[in-house]
Amino acid sequence: MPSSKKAKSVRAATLSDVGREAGVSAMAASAVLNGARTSSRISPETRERIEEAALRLQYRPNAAARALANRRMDTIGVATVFESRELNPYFLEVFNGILETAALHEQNTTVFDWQRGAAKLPGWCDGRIDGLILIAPTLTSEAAKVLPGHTPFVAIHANVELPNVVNIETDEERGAYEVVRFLISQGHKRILHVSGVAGLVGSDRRLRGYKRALASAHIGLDNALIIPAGFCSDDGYRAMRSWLQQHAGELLPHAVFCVSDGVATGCLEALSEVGLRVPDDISVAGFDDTLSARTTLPQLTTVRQPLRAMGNRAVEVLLDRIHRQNTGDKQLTEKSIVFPVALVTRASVGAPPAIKRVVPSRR
Amino acid sequence: MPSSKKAKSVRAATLSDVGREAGVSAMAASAVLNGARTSSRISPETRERIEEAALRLQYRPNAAARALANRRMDTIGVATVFESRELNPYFLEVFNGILETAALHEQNTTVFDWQRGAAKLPGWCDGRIDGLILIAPTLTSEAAKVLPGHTPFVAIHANVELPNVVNIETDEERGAYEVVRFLISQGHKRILHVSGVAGLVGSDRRLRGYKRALASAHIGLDNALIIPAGFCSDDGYRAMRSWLQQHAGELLPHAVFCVSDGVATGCLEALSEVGLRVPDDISVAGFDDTLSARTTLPQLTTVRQPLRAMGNRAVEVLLDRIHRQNTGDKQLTEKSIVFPVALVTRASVGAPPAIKRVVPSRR
DNA sequence: CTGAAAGCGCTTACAG
DNA sequence: CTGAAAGCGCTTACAG
Repeated sequence: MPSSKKAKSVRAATLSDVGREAGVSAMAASAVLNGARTSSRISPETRERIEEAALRLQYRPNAAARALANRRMDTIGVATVFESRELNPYFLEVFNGILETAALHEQNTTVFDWQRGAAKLPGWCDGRIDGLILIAPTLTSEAAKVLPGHTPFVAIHANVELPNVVNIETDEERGAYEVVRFLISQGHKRILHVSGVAGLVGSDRRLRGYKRALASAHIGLDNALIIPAGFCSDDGYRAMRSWLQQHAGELLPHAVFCVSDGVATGCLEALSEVGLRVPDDISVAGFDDTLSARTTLPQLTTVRQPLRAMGNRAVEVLLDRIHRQNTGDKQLTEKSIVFPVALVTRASVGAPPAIKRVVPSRR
Repeated sequence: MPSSKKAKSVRAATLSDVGREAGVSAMAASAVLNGARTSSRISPETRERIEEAALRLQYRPNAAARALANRRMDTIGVATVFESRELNPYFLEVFNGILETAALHEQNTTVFDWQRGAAKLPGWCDGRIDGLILIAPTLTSEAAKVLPGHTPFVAIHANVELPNVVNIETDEERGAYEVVRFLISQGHKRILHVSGVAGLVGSDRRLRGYKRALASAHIGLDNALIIPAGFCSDDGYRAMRSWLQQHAGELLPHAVFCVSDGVATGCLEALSEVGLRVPDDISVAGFDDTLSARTTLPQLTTVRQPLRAMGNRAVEVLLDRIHRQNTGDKQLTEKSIVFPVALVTRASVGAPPAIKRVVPSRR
């Protein structure tokens, strides 16, 4: 038996096939099956015949051909650093919002892992996506200038101002202010702040909120109570542990305000290691309200950002920009959209204990 | 000033543009810039001229045109139920592996949220993707039959056998067996199992491993110690709490083996609520080793699945299938690929306490 | 109301 | 070693 090299694979039906089957032209089929405004021009009978033929042949419009003709892929890109040192539940929630709204508008969503700076970014803007959402990019202003001009961008939590890019962000300073005010309202005065990477907008704003809250309650700022760390639980663990070691015998803070839930998780671990109980001996608060804020024990008092809604909005804004670009109206209506945050109180914050000193750490 | 309706947008350079700039034909440019095997046919000088021209014009191949000509999108799809009741860190790790390998092969990755059964699936197979990875699909055998025949599929942790679909899974029974054997080796005998949804392959296999481990240690099976729950932390919390309420005054189990880390997290919460300490009063083990296994306190003893590697492999297998399909060789070489699992011991498991009874719950 | 033509930007045979 | 032609499947003007 001769093996035919060209195995006649079941070719998908095209508009011509449908047209032939229905006894009309391919354009008529196009108008009925894919056309938006021109579809009214086909008579009801013809229309029905075409629809039946399409059904019979299982016609599906070919995405590539349509994209080529329309100069539009109906696809948005999402770029993020997918894993720095920890998998990032923050992404999960933002992305969920993005997918939701994209599906609503019948847009595909393709994801890029943006591990090494902006280098690969221009390559993604070759027509395979109509626009790009940058999730929490940490770009230098320098790198931002390299963003291709023909592709619309939207950023979420960008750390620098990007020219011609809408940034969707949250009022982090207010969030930090409120959670620290809450700690103060519970009677805490000596409040340690485990901070993020200095220079990043996220860290700086949260630090500012912390300082403003102390000032508003007339609590003097003690720089020794601010320790730079990072955003991961490791960072929190290490920062807390070494602080405890270095301050053995001294007064324990009443509470710890951590720059992120991940950091707070690490703090809890370090505190538990030296036998300190949360919130009985010391209170802990986080920021972000990610998954881990609810899997710690006690669960974390933290600041919630409407990440899903921000994802929704990012898509809306991006699609709007894509549409405007096509109509030649490239003007940016707004540079930044700020979402509110909300204090979430859970069991990790209690009343301050009587005087408590740092016990020498076990190792 | 007359507003020109057709704003002359900066059209991206095409192969013709590059060809003209370099004084050659578009095909020559194609051969040099995009061609794989035919590129050798161009003389070095011409090649250089073309490459310079491309650089000067910032030429980028148009993805849609290429896809149309090649009948290949260079894009793989990933479908999953993105959020059932909890955001799913399991996805994060699998997806990371998928992105990694896809990028390696210069494939795009587009994500579909598969909320409502298989209904929308055929629509995604219209040429916009070359193949599809189903992550943890819960399909009926019935629905599986509707999978379009022209698109290659790969599943990860599928719950039913899908015709003509490779399934990438783990040896969950062995994982459960090993973690329960470990509990036994630590001296635990009365081991509660908080199980998942009955009938799902994942639950059933883990339950089977639990039973087999007990049997192998000659511990009689007590069906009262198996409680059906689900996979979320809520499920675990509720299951554990009501068990404690219903068995107030009775013997406390030595240990709890939970069907997932999420469930284990909920258990920890319920146990802590009634003042039971883990692992001093009771030990707890999970399954999956997701993010939350490390954010609980104490951290969870659990079973690790190589999710990232499974994501890597899923892409490899899918690309292979896509390639084979194009060459007409559609035969499935293997139906299932089973990855090993590994016991991960952490602080949530200790030695069993002296006799301990369930105290009446607080409410 | 309907169809023939041209074009989107790329490839793959086929000639030279 | 290089180019003219035809085609991938769809659209959008343009004729009738």
